[in-house]
Amino acid sequence: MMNNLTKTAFAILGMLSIAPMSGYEIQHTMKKSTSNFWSESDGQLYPNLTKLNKLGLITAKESITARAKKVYRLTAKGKKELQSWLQVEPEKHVVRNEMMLKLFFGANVSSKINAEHLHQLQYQTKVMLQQLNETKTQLKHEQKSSLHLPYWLITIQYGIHIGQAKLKWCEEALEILKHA
Amino acid sequence: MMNNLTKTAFAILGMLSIAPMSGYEIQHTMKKSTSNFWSESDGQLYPNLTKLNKLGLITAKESITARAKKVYRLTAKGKKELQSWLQVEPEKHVVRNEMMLKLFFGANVSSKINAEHLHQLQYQTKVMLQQLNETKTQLKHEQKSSLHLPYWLITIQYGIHIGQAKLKWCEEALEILKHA
DNA sequence: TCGCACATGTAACGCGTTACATGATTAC
DNA sequence: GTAATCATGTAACGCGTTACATGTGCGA
Repeated sequence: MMNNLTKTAFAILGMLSIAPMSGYEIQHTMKKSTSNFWSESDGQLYPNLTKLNKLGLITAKESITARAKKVYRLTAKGKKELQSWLQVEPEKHVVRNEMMLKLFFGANVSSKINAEHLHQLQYQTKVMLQQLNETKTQLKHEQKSSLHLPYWLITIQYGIHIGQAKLKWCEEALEILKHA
Repeated sequence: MMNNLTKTAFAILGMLSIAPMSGYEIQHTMKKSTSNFWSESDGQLYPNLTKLNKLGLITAKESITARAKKVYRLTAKGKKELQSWLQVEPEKHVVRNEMMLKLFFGANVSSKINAEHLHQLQYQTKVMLQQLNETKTQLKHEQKSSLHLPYWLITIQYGIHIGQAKLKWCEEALEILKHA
């Protein structure tokens, strides 16, 4: 297996395991589906598509539709590569959470400022939860018979659980700040 | 205010707002306290200490103890810089969670493989929760009268809430996998 | 006709990690 | 004496983002 593939490359292989897509469509699909835990920038995406094509893990086909676009498709070799990556235990990702860092040093400023940050997060989280619930309902209808459904639901549930935990924590933190 | 400071620089200023420390001590303190949401590598830390010193945000003092070390101290200017940064609403950090990405593409491999990843996370999370609870008890004793205590407890509670949510989610996900 | 969505790419830059490099002190 | 901890730094590299660059087709 190839060891020099980046995570971006595997993300692409994964997306193409769902359906053949153009670069633009991969971006769009990721934004709709994985943006809560994974995203790619154009600057990473397009060079990687070229690279994967050269390596024979995907094939490119110019579509003859109205707009010129290259539709990429996973090859058997590409699928194998993806599968072998999926078996490897995920690396524990190092998180850098600026919000937490600022709160950790919070004693240097007024509790009001810290509370404002928390309120912001509270709001953002509520919006995210709403979106996740909508997506969930939608998925259950549109992907009723898809093999992917259980896995996609699992990732959505993750977002929901984490979101709910954040909301609970925000309330608790605001309470602590009142007496700080 | 200086706009060219990296997050590493602010993390350093923050640590020095707690107490004067050497580079090594900053690393050590971070590992013990913020590693769940923030960490720095040597390659970032030492050059930034030099830079912050030149900018007059911190001062360096060679200690005359047994081991030669440079003890850095926050200047008034440095404290101001830190405070102004703390006021800025934290950027929403873009997360790249490899575990979630692998699960999202989980249909490409057996449910057994996906379950193994989940079990791993379950275990890691339990260990983390245990450590957090220990730290919490310890903190409450050792920092009883510290101004930092409420803020440090808030960040610990975050880890605990998130950890518990992960555990709940793991169980749910494993249940979904049984029927996948 | 004007703006948005579609569509693909490159270049420069910055951040962060890893590995390298070195050496003193302390505890066993 | 030897391993772990204390202690500080540099260099190379890779990844990822942002900005740049360009152009088409469709709908209001």
